[in-house]
Amino acid sequence: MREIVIGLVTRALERLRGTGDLSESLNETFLQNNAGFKVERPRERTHGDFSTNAALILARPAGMKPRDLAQHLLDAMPVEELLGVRCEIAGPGFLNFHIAPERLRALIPEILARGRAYGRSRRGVGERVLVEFVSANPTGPMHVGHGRGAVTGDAIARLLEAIGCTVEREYYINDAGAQIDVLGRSVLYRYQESLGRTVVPPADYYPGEYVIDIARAMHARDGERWASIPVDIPKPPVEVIDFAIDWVMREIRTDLESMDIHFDTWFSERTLHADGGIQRALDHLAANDWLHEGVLEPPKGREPATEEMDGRVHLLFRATRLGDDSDRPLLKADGSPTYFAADIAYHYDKAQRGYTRLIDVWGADHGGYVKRVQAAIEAMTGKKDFLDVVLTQMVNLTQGGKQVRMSKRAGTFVTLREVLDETGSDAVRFWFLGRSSGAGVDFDLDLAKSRSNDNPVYYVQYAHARVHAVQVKLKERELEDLPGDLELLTAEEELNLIRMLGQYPEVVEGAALSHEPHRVTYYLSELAAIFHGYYNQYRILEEDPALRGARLSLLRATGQVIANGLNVLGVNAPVSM
RNA sequence: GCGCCCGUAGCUCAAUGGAUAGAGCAUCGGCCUUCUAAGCCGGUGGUUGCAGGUUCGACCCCUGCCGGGCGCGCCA
Repeated sequence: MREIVIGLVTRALERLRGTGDLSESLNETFLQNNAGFKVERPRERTHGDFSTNAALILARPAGMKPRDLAQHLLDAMPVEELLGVRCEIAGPGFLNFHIAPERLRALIPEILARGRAYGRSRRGVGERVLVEFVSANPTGPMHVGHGRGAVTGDAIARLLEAIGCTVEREYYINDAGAQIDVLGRSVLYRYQESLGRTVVPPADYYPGEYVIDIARAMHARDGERWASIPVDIPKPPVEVIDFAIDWVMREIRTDLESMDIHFDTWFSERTLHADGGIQRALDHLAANDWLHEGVLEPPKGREPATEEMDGRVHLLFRATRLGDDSDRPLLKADGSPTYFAADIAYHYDKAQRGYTRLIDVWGADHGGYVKRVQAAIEAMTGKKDFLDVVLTQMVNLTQGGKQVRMSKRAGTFVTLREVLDETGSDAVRFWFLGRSSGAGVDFDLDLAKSRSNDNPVYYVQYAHARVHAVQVKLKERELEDLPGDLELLTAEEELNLIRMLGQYPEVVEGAALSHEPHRVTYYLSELAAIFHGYYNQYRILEEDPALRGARLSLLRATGQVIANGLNVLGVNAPVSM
């Protein structure tokens, strides 16, 4: 719908240009930034369905007063295409467009004809996007924070698919590094403990219950094979480590699948170490003078800069050239690559796979890491803004109004699994997507599992269920299901509902392009509210078949849009509740 | 000290540089013999943290403060 208006304004501008009514400077402006005008949805209903600021933007270069230019534009609009569109000058020089009821009503058959494809577009055709998300370390079960990253990444992927992008979902498994050895020692410790021994725990180990489960399972497989190796061994046996990683990853995969999240690729960090990927990436950087050796300044202002600031010489990446705060070390003291070095190699690998765009979804606690990775990608590819990093803020769990503390150490660790069992995937998804990713989420366990008015998930799902309940009723009463006469949809509530349905494609496109799924959540809540209001005031199953048919069509179109919107968020659209 | 995110109604949050800043919750008051009340209607509630700047126009962009969160070499 918006395209219609954009077309009108563009056509009018072109005509004005052609007739030479406007100064040269306007022509230049027009050519330079494609006029730069916007067509937007005014907040105020009386300002029409669409509004453009073209006359305001172009008044100065045209050497005219905004309202005068607006009048010129209005006069230059192609009358034949104005059918069903009323255009007027308002305020300081806005052009407001009012879509006539008959043109609004035409949306209903369009939505019904397009069905599940309504709201999808081809805007992103040709784009190949890789969305990397979750990537929770394979050292323990996922917690709710991972859950937020999971639904955010998946929703972004679904949105991009909806606008025609080719999308792949990828999970980066951090199966290398010191933490993995800690996991191995933790399992060995619990394993030997389960053999009835008194074992001194290793200096650092994961305290969670799940480690005991892994140990038991390993005992079932291996018997007493690992009974006598020291639990504080620096490098635990690879068989132990692999067993533990597989166990944890299986749990993670199960949790993700229960939220209907599926990855195309599970990328192992280890492979980068094993097949020389890290070395290749570093060589590539070195060849373009992005590496140097140097001593790092200790960070300023941190409390007593002490001990291990040894001032040794590091191999460094020149991140400061691209806006980072300091150059970043690539090798640890023992000569092994840092996590960052592996991540450089990982993103180098991604960059070479032919994507047009990379998206990473990270927890906000990794925010300080964004600049250096973006710098590395720019250094390797020459492309700025090739990677967009979406940071998701913390999730606060509350129950009975009190905060549920999450702490690995204290053992009050609430896993994603527990929350999913309590509330279900739909509640988790809708709730986590109900805020912009930059805002924290308070997840109220009681509310999320309640079947009450206050639960936003049910509010939208109920609207969808209502649509189907009416159709069930239609059959029960054995009423004729005729097309009806859409001309009878004249009530302001009906036209407003149609207007709302018409906005859906724009919402999807905006959410997809900005990587902001919460826009869809808000839209759906608003659509549901308008629908509930309409439903409460008007009867669908009227005696008059013409009116009944028309309202049924509107009802079905509404149900279709709600279903499509929920689907793009990965939330079910139940037909009864 | 530096970097990133944030500061909007009592609370939790929306608002692509546009016109009179919106929802939900809370609170107060109404609506079920009707297609599901898991719903609807109405009231109360704002100097968008502060001060400047950019422009026809700023919650949004820029600068400086104030307040909160996250992070800050050889953890991942």
